[in-house]
Amino acid sequence: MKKTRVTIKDIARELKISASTVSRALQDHPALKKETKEAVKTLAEKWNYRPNAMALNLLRQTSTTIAVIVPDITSHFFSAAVTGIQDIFVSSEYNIMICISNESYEEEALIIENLSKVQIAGVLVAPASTTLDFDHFRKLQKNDIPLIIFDRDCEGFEAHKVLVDDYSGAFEAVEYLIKSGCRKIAHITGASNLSTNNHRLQGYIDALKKNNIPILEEHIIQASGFTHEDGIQPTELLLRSNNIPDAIFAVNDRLAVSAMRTAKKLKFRIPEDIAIIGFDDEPHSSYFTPALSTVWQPVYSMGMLSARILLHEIEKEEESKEFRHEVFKTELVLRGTSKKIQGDF
Amino acid sequence: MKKTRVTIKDIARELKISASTVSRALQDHPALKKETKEAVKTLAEKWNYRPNAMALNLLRQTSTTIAVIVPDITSHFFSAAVTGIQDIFVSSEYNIMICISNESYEEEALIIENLSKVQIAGVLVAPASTTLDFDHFRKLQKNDIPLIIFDRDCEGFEAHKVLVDDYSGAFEAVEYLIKSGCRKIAHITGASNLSTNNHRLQGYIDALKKNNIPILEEHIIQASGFTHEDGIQPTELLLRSNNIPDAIFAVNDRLAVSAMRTAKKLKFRIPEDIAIIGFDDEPHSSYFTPALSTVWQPVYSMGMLSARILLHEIEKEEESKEFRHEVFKTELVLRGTSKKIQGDF
DNA sequence: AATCTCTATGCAAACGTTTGCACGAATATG
DNA sequence: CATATTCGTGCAAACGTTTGCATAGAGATT
Repeated sequence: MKKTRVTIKDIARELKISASTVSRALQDHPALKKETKEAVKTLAEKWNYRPNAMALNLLRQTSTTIAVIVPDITSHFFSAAVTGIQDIFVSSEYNIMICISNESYEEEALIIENLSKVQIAGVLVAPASTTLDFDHFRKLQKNDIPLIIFDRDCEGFEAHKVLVDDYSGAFEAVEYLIKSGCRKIAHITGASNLSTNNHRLQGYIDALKKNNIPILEEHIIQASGFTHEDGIQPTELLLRSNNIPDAIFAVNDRLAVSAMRTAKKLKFRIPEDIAIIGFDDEPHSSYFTPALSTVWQPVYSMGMLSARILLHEIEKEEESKEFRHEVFKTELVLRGTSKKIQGDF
Repeated sequence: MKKTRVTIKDIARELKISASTVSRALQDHPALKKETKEAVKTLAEKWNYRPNAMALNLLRQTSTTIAVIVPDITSHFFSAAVTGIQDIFVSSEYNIMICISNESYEEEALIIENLSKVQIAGVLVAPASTTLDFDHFRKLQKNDIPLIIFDRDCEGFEAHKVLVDDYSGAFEAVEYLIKSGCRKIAHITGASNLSTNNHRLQGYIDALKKNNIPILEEHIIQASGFTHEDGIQPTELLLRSNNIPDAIFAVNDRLAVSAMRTAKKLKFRIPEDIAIIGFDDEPHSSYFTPALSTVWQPVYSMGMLSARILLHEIEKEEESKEFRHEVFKTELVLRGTSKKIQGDF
């Protein structure tokens, strides 16, 4: 089964020289005479010699593996972020290892526990929605493994962070709904311990406050998950209540799409009877009828920046205690599920 | 910066015993007396000792890293397949490394070239659409690195393969369109060297043949890519021709969705004027209006099976020359973009 | 008292690579 | 001709771990 690879020793034996000479020849060491170098290089090429990364890493006490921990990769959000990360590391000597936590704190902690057995150079993590405790992250920091938190903030935990300005994104979206004439704006929110959800909720609340619109508890409904199915029940609740809203701001596109279909089913006209704005701008969101208005996030860039920061952390020499904190701006994308602002033209 | 980890030697020094004894104590070697074992284990626990995977792999001449090469992870298809793969390996000692080829043969070959520097235990690959040459895969096989090809077949290249019965999936879909009364069925296909596309095309052709419907070249249009945008032009071409089809079978959901929107824009009624069937059954496909009829593929299971076969290949002892060839069945999912079969009730 | 058998532990080699130091030979300088 | 310098190469250690073999000490048998 196992055919062993060509090693430096094999080349040395064949050429009747020492392993050190082979090693130096391959590195173009100036002290060697060129005939030796050439002989070595020719044979190395012919035998398809590849240095053993494990031996090197052992010697150097380093690793070239980066771990990326995400809650899920089937959502466009994280798969695009991972693509951004990958696109940075692909041209480096590092390899990325993707780990999926399935939005579970336990799995996330287990992943980190397993990672500590393997040598890793650094970790990028978008915490699971059920992660409330950060000791597993602290353990990494204590072992001097650079850690970058992205997308989802861990409040009260210090680390390098790359986030999106969810608050402003939500604020802008809700304020737009108000300007377009909506007065009873509901919000479908998600898991309450996720910073992204909370910031969007706060943006929603503050936009209403600023415009002197009362905040109604009955108009803030929490969906039980992130998928399409999870949007049906909250929407039905809203549209069958005795205080029917005239707009829904959903915490993500999937829930917004689901709200849209549910509203249609209940014979609401969109956006006349009920306007809808989502969050994420997934690639297919513009293909619904009407096309979904939503808040775009620079996911790919966020992935790239996170990766760049990690790379810098791994390679920097000086010890520094300062943590970077980067926040990306969102963009409101207006399409068919929101009304136009009156008299804007 | 670098705080070195606790090693077996550190423990040995502290306890004034040899490294071998520590190693044996941690493995519960029967020759050691229990006081020694306990002392070692207690200290190892206290100091949070973790074996150095690199040293072990170097010693054993093995690796616990599996590479997964996919053309793209932002599509639901591959992200779901990768999730299936991950779910198998997560409970094993292996870690997976995700590599993205961006549908490019060059990048794919480069990835394999880079992988050969790192020690890897095995490779799972869904070849890029531009991959016509398989020498990079052969190189892996020559080095005894187990290789599994999934989703996309490489005709003329022998390896373990886990595929989907695209032919039957397409055949069924087209035959359904015929049974529901369509007679002028067009097909939007994709890159012509992709086995999946070709098998779907062949399924389309054979379904027409079987039902004595002439195959019109003008009704087979190749989209230039896989994204939504790539579906617009082919659809316009079809619907503005002087031989307008009454159904479109698209090679994937994205193109189908795009065809749907384009048809709507041109005032066609769906499915009365033009029926549409896609391929993939992406999670949001049922949320369009009308909901998209499509062909479901067991992607997640395909990922899992591929991973299981690889695991078996890596761990098996005996050399065997036989390649496994697994084919999954698809399922036709009928929703709003296709007509009902007359008199079926 | 001499030999034998356990028991518990240590030694050293091995995995593949790099690199500081040393060394022999050839060449240059006095 | 003796010494110094340069050139090309090899030795050995190091990284962390495992494991076959050796061995020291204790107790048992003759």
